[in-house]
Amino acid sequence: MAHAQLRPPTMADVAQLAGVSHQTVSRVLGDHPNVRDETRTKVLHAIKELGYRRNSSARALATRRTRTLGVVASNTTLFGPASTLFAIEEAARAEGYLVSTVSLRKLTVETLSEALDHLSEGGVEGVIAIAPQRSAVDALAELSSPFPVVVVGGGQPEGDIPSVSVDQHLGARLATSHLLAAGHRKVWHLSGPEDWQEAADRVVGWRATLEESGIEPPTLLHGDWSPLSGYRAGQELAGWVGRGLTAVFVANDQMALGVLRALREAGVRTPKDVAVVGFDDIPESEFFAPPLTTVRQDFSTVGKRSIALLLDLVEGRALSGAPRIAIEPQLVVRASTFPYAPQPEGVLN
Amino acid sequence: MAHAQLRPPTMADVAQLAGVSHQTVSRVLGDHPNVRDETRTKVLHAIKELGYRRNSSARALATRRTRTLGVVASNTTLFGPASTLFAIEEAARAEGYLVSTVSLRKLTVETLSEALDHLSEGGVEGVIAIAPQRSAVDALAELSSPFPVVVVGGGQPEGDIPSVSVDQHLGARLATSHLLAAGHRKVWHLSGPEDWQEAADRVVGWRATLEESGIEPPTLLHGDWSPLSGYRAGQELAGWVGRGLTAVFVANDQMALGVLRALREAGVRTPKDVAVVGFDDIPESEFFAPPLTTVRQDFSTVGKRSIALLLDLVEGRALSGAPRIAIEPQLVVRASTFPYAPQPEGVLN
DNA sequence: GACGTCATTGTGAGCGCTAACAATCCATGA
DNA sequence: TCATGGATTGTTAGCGCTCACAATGACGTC
Repeated sequence: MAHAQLRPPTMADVAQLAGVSHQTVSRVLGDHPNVRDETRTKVLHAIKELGYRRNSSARALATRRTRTLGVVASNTTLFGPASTLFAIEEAARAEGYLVSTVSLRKLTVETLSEALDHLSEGGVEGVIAIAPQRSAVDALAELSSPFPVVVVGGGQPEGDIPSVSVDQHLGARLATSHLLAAGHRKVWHLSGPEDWQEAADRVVGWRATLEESGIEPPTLLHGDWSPLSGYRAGQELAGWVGRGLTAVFVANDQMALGVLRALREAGVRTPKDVAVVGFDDIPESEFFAPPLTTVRQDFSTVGKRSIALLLDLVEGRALSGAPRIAIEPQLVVRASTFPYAPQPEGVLN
Repeated sequence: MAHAQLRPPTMADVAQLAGVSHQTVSRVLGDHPNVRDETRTKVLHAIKELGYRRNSSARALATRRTRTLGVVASNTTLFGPASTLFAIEEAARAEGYLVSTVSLRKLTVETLSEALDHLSEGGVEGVIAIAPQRSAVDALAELSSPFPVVVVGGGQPEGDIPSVSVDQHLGARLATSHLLAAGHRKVWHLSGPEDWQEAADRVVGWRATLEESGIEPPTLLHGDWSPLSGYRAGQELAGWVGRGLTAVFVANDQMALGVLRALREAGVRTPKDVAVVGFDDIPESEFFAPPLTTVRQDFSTVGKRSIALLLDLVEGRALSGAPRIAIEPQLVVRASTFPYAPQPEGVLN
């Protein structure tokens, strides 16, 4: 039974009640060997009796370890960042670390710098920055911090920042060659914002795949990831149907949703008239009209690998150079690229 | 220019370099009055020179304040929880607090208890639990913790836990009476999991609205929030078309997406044959086929209010009883309930 | 029976900061 | 001129914990 007290009990209180020294209490809590069972039991009893909890600040001060990691992210309501965040926290917790998050509306040098400051004030031992914009990665490179920083989701960045990301180039290849293999002569591309490294990498992969097949890449369209921007681009794309447009690779699923709607409203049938491929595999994609062929990014692996990498850095394990970890994406084929509609099955994550 | 050192510089180092006592350094950092400008300048110079950063653990130990709050959540990749989380972090940061998050796959007494322990080890001063399941709220009620806990998103819970949530009852009323006002004789309801307080509250609101109009509520269907479960329920609902079913109120947008698809596949037209209303207003709803009429929950306000409430508790401000804060939802009318399709406009958040 | 060895427990000194109080300086007015 | 008091700065004592080392006790060996 916990006793109500003004001051929470300290290790010394426990020690006194158990009739041992505070150091012995510390040993019991730290699972040290060389503590007699009888003593351990006495101490544990006293701990329970007082409702004692170790003071984390004192512990951190003495050990110089806070066991806290930081994450800086933006667009955390989007599926990708949210999934990554989730995996990061889960992996960190499994290693006994706490994760403090700063969610930014915009990633600029100023906001990033403030975020790192804020996390630093909180005593984090390392930070993962979910920074898909190239500008953010650049900003990070010039900001020096007293702890290690790992960049996630910034495609394959230049510079020497340790990073973890999905191989966007490969993803774009999968999407594009899938359409080519289905018999399309040309593949249009609706890209994300130019500043996003992922968007740029997907453009490169798309273009390379076409050129390797001796196909001249058609005009590139840009959106801002939102369904609305996809809708607008879709209206434009609809105008080219009948003039060679039969296949579109859209840089994310949300924009693909907008494209599908625009095409439908223009009387263009998917996939009969125009095939559409998305990117991300958000849980909804399977239920679009028609269900969307897309490229799945394994955000969970991204999260786990980035924590593993950050902990290598934090705990000072030897690493060769600035590690770059690339995760392979996967093509998921659904009805938006074939003229038949498979039934959905299985449970969504 | 920061000097590389083995040990990060301490306040004493700064004091020595500036030729003052460490206490004066502390005063400068703490923005105390009664420090001569000249002294302040000297100290600030020394701080910059050494690249000094205050040690948060030592500070926390001395002040007995960690300025860290915790959040326990589940389903953080869903729009609702993710939005709430974002608003919480932003509001907390504005007040100078750091936020540590624990994302759970399932909210049970065990996982919740472990999460609170983990956060407690991290020294949080208070916790917000995003706990939409009734069982989670109950678990929270029986778990005693050494810090204040605020529940978010659990509908209007019983018991005396401080809580913040959207008025689900009102939301369900808005949806249901909108359909009745449009001339429907009866309104079906696809609910969420029975264990979710929000789902239960929506059922109550739906049923009350019908009964007040002297309408006998039809059979209630249950899903699990996923598009897939909506799809399956939609197949069942399609079977009742022609037997009185003309309007469905679906408890979230994702399931509504599945319903729309099932209806479409069954040759049922929306909204001509069957009108559909969702709940949440996720960014994609506007681009469903057809665009979805839904009930918008202001998660941002939920986040802000919950931080304000938690800080009242943490900082010991007087509060009457166990505060219950209810936020009003809003109906957003789109094409799924009217036989015409307005163009999308404006920028999505 | 003295001694070395191992297991177990205790002691003392910080970790780097803030709070409370003490000391100093300087201008003011009697 | 000297007391008076506000502004400024310094001194000391913790905050609650872990680390390094010292002390104790039990046991077996020669």
